[in-house]
Amino acid sequence: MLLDNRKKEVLHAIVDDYVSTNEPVGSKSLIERHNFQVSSATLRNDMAELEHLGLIEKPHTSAGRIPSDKGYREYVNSLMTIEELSPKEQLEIEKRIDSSVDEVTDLIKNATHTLSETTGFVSLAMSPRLKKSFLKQLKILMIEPGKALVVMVLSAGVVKDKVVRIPNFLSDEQIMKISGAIEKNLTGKPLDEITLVTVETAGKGTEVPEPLLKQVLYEAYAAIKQADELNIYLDGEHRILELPDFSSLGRARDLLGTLSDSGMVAGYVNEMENAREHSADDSFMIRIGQEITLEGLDDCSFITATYNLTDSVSGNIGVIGPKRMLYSKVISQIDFVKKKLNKEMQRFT
Amino acid sequence: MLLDNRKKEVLHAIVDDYVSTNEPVGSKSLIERHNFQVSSATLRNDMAELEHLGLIEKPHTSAGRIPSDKGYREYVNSLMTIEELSPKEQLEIEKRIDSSVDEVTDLIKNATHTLSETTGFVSLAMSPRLKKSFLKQLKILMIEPGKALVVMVLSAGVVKDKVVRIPNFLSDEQIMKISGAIEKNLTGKPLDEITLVTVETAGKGTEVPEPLLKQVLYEAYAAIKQADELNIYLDGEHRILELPDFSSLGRARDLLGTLSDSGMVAGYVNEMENAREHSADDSFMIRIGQEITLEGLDDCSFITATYNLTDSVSGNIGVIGPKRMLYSKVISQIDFVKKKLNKEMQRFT
DNA sequence: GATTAGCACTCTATCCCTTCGAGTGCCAAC
DNA sequence: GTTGGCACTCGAAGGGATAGAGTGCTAATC
Repeated sequence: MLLDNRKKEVLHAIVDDYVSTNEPVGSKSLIERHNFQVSSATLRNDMAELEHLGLIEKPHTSAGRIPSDKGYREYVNSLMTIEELSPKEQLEIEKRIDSSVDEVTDLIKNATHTLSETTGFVSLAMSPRLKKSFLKQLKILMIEPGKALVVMVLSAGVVKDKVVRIPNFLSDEQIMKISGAIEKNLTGKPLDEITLVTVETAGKGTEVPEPLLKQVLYEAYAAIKQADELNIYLDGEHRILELPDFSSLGRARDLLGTLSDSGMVAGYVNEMENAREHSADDSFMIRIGQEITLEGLDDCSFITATYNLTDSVSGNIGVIGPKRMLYSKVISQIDFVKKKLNKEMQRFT
Repeated sequence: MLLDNRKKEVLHAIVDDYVSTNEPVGSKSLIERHNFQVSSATLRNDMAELEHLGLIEKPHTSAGRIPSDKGYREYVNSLMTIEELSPKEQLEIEKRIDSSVDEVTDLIKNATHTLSETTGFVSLAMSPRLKKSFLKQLKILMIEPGKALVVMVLSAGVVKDKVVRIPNFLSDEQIMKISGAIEKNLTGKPLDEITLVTVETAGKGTEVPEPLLKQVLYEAYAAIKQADELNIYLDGEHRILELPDFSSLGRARDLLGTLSDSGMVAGYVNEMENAREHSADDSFMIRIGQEITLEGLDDCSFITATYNLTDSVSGNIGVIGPKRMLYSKVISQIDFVKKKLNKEMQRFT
């Protein structure tokens, strides 16, 4: 974007003022609040130019200007400077992310909740993408005739299990044989390389009658596939109603309606994540306003960072807030939570 | 409540009309809509009387009447007649509560979601109160040095587990010994009779050095206690914004804010449940308006029913909606969902 | 060519006023 | 106990009028 320095400053100032006041910014108040060494008429010319470039817009003829999606984008890409959190803010976050939990899932929920409280927006996290982690243990425990529990320990330090139905007639011993065979042959394999065929092959050689064996193997396969399913954790949805940006009820309703379909949101995060992998920029994903293809999020920005459970196993954590947000602050809050999360996760791997 | 027949009819009509129109009901429109064989002036006298009794009230001097909390209460207790759901509605619910799930938890979430979709309100369910169910199996699986998984099978057909930390030096064999001892001594005991002391006693006699043994026993105890912790499932919170009763944003915000603290809501349901156990009425709990002690629910009614996983293990399922609701319909919807849930649960026990 | 002062114009938000209508309470009559 | 009649009340809706913040444009100035 070809902008001379003053125009950059003007855009910067407009974004800052609009974010903090929630009122369209006029040329006069811009002069009052900032140390521009020119007159308001000059700024008006600059603003007309910025509007022509599509960076700012007028709600109506005689109002001040507000940043457009493109304006926020320019601000985020080129103008803003990330500010570090104060030690006090850092401490607050560290304190809230309770490190005494026993399971990764709880840690993630914890971080998500903290992020919502810290930013005042809706926060969300995706569970780790486990498809690159590999099986370390797999046990099938007989619960009662016809019912068993498949317990899997994954390389990322995660334990998953699933109750499955098995044929009634199977003995404890037979189950242990099957379980042992699967474990022996599949240990060390990344989850995304395990298919029904792999599992069936692994189960061969156990002296269990064919149809019974096949059903157990299928259930084991289903359990493994379930283990790498993605979950999404949302938190602080109610905070939307605290934001003046969503005081119109209609907008709040649309947004909450969309968020209530967590599967859809998860799908969108995945899409974003895949798009990111191909480009080589840093680990933040930022979508502003209409850039977001989910319904009802036109007035939102969607910012996520990538956390890592291990080198190859990662997930996302971030916020959905109004596009009129303090980007520099929010980004560093997410970044700090992410770092803390990464640190705490080391305990599990 | 001493009311002559016509006054009962008037109150009934006011509730019906107000529920369906969301407008204060005047004496004239009451005449128009119902077949009262008296004049509007007579109804005005009756209404003045009902107001004097605190059953209806005026939003302001020259408006019609709306039912008060007490009025709704009288309506629910004595006036309304429960209507059965139509076969079509029943079928719709039966279809939605997917019976192919493998875990009780999923079944409950499923029913909760269905209830929210059916009623259009916020729905909620409590997990089964497992403290009366007893231990059928308990296994401690070594995951890696220092980490184990406690798997418990309960009499109600529920499987619970918890990752716990154990001393690094313990061998597989030692763990199995401890696990076996606990299982042998505690099988058949209701969860609420298991204390740290019981577990420690159960673990005696295993040839494992004292401090190590003690830590494992403590962790096993913690796992058992976690197994009978109550969970709450909320669904459809966003539907609140669809209701005209909460179009004022402030009210919606308060309500959603309260609901976001699911622990508090769970505590309240528990309180209600305990109060119910002492009185001997039927299985519905209905709280209207100010009867609800949770903040921000003054304009709501809270209705729950009790489902049963086994004779002694039960939980709650119900809705939170505006107190201006079609009670007879909503109650039969909850009732039907509850029955369907009970039926499906038999598969698990 | 960039900057500035000045000015006419535009649009919204707010306040005030009026009107309308539904509803009430009360009284006197039935 | 019931009814018709009537004065009264209050909120909702609509219609100016006004104030204020902001704009674009022009002509003068640096």
